[in-house]
Amino acid sequence: MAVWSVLALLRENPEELKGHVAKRLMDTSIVDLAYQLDVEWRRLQTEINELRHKHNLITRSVAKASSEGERRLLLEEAKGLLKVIEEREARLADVEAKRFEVLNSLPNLVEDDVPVGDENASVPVEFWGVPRVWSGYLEQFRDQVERYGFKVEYELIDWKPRGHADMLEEVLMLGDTVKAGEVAGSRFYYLFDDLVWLDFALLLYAIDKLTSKGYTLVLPPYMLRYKVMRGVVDLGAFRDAIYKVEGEDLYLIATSEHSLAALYYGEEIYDDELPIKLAGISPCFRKEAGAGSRDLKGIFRVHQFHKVEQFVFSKPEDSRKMLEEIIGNAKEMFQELGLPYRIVNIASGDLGAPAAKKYDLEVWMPAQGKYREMVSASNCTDWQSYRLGIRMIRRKGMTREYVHTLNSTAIASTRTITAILENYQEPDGTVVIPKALRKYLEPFEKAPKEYVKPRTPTSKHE
RNA sequence: GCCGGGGUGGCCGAGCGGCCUAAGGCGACGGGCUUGAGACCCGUUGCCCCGUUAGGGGCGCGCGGGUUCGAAUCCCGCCCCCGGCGCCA
Repeated sequence: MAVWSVLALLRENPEELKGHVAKRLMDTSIVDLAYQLDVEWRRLQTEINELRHKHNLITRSVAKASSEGERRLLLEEAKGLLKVIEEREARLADVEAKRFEVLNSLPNLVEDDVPVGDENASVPVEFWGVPRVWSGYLEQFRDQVERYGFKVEYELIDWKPRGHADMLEEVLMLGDTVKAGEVAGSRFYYLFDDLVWLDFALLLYAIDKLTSKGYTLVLPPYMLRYKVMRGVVDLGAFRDAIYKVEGEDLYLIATSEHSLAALYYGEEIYDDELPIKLAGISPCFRKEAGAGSRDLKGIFRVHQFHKVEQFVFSKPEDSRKMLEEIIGNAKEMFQELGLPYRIVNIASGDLGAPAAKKYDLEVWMPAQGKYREMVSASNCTDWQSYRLGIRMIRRKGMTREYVHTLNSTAIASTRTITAILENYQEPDGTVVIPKALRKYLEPFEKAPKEYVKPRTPTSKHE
């Protein structure tokens, strides 16, 4: 019998569940509420089952009634019982709806090795690469490294790199967020020529990498029904991230993770078919409603971008290992792209409700003097699979459990472009193209191969 | 979008108001037989509730309502699939 781990803990040890919720800095009273509703739901169900049983016995005897009088008596009894059942059923429906809602607003459990606290409690666990650090940022660079007891070799530069937004619109002249803002709104963009080639080259690179590791390439739906979307994201995400199509029961995906998780909606997977590893490619649509004026310039935080995503359905006992695998794939890619990064173990208070543990890969941004998130890898254990009804059958014993799901960015195009624009910038504004991408540009006559050169401000774009 | 035909357990497939407690088959799992495999035989094979166990009960035939003492079966709405027509990158 498959039981969601959170529900199992709610029944066995609600106080321990409160501990998990508290780690997320959430109000723990929801656990008490969930507990009460679950108990009441079960009690009502037992009561109704007994009433229905009585009713069924009568109903079955109607056809066998020996006389018209006996028959009429039985019908009367059945009708009387129906009234009671109806009343109880109405109460059950009410309790059930509340229970469903409350259970579904419970966050996942938190893994033991997740640091506890708000976002400031997140801890870098690994640094890679030789960041280029402008002398003006040296102090804050050191702080972001040494505070956590790491020593990182760096290249000191005495010129300040231009920010990616300036590179787009003023130096390379290959982006136009002003016009996009006028016709679509802030956080939209037009990209041109070399940056478009770069976008596609990054995607191809990620696809090539993951498929060569055995991931199945998937082009998924870009919209999903409500009942599916609610299985993969929490309420906060619905509010802050998800666009709805007017007049339709359809929601734009914020990442192909959503459609990939839904690939086995309502299905059972035999344990010997696991793990199932997918590489999804899609545009991602995000409202960014909670972002305020953060990262308003440029294309770091936008309403729409392309992403290659890793998604894994895993046996429960393997999911920890799989999280290391998918963040490992991301590391490998950013190493080959030559972008210096750090891996951060995200603190409990900053985890989304679906995730039990999350690693971010943050790339050093020389013009901002900060490490910024490029990749996010989460182990959602059975949170999504419970809501989507995706179970695993163990051949041995034919027992059922919920599968575990994991997801990680491989490459998010626009963000990775911002990292390239800052990290591969020369003092004259030339951007060197990472060697790993060149083979994906080679076949195309007009695609840039080694550099993206600054343009003279005479023509807007050709 | 319109017209017609359909959706039954992991799969195939019967049933078309109460002998449905959903036949039968396949597959899977457990056991027997076997040196092993196959064949063969027996059992199990949806979800939920109560119960320590043994067991008991409820629900379930695409989804949601309705009619009825009783619905896979009748009625309504929706979703999806197949065929035809229309439209279309």
